[in-house]
Amino acid sequence: MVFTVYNSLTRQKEPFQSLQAGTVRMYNCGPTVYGRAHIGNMRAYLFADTLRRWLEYRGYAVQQVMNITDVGHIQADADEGEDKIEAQAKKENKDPWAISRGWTELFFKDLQALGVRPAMIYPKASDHIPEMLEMIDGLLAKGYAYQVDGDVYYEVGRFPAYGRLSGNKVEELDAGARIEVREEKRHPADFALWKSDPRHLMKWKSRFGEHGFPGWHIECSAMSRKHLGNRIDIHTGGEDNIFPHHECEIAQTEAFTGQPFANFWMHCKFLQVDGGKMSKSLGYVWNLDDIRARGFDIRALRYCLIRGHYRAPLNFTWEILKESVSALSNLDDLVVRLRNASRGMGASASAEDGLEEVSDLIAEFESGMDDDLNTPRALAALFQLRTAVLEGRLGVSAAAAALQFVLKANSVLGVIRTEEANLAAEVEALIAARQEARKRKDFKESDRIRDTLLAQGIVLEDTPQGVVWKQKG
RNA sequence: GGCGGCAUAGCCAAGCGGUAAGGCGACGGAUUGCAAAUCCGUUAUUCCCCGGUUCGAUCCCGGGUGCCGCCUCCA
Repeated sequence: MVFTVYNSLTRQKEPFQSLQAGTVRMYNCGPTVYGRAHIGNMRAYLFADTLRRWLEYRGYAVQQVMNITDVGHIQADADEGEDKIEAQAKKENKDPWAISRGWTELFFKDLQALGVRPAMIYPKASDHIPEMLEMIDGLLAKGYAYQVDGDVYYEVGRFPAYGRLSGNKVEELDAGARIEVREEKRHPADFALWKSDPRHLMKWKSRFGEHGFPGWHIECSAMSRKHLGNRIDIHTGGEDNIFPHHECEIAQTEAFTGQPFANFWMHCKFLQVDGGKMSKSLGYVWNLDDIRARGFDIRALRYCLIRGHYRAPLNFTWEILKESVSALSNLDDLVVRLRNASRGMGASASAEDGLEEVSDLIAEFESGMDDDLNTPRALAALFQLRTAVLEGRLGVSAAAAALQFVLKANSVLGVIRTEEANLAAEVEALIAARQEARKRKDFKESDRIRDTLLAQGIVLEDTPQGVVWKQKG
């Protein structure tokens, strides 16, 4: 099987191939740290995490880089010379550096809570000003950029491929009424590489002046180049990054290096809430604490976010999150069942039974993931595996093989509770006591024990083969 | 105005030319001391609407409608 991915650049699915055999160099667009990341942002980071995990499952060593944008960008009313981080700093009456530091820490905590594996490095824009200036100098020298007083702009017209990723045409962009025409620009679509403004709080000295700061797009070009080299395999981001951000990155990097930048561009669609856009004014912008405040495990959110394909819009409601809890606990249960069956309990009489079915389902899981990370298909294969154990179609060998597989599959999905709880001794004693009580028809006592265990999160199940226990939720 | 995506059961969500996966929920029955879990059965004659191509369309083409994204910071 070949891992096939949808490449935004070519608008079609292509077999994935890395530049260097066995290694994947991947850059993920990360957060701008001026506020709390919400569950929509999480979808994008989880998508990158799933991609990384699947590549690892397929045997690649993945060099993953995710940027932290701590410099901030100019807001719509650029006349103010203010960016989002500075605006937040003024609002909170704090130092902008403290703002970005605080949100960065929270960002990492949120990722950890979601079970996202850490990237190799999380470069900060503010640590890469020299690298950005180096590229800006190079672009000026090659004639792709021009200077107007203390500002430097990228001249879009000099890069013929500009618009290839987004499908936008420079002439059409011109027609769009929403681009603010700035007199000093040669073309309205030209974008800033460097800006000068003494009022800016986060500023650096350069040959363009005492008080300057970088444009938004240049940081990713500079940081991916520094940490992954001139050419990379995959670049990811949310669908909103396609234009202008990624379009501009391509223009900058390729003009500077003279080489193709990323071979594969992958973008995930937005998460919707109640079937509509996540809207701050409607109060629909949830973060991890909101999920917790409603009594949900973050694990359930992770399930909720991978239950749909990354390239289709996904809807979020509290009802759906509740459904996710049930579905996920059945996946947890799958592991318990397989573990029991692999030890003979509930297994089919013949040890070899079900081996073929298990290998078919493994193939189904893998071909789903190979098909542009089709997590819903992969999940469906797992649920079918559950039906197979419950219906007693798996023998001891098949159950053991299936268990191994589910553990491996979970190294990609990262949602299932797979560890075996180790309070077995006490539980076994209580279960035995309950069985004694049931034998005596002392149901008051047996129910009391059952309730006691339930209060500890242990659910008992009376089966013809005996009593099975498992952890709840 | 330009560019792109999505529309499948009560709620989610795969499939994308050969006659509708999977999950959650619901209902009926079995099992149980009672539960839970589990088992059996039922839950879309049909895939937003209208045309067209085809032996055949949820899947292709044309036209609508609705929602989402980008063109301005945004996952």
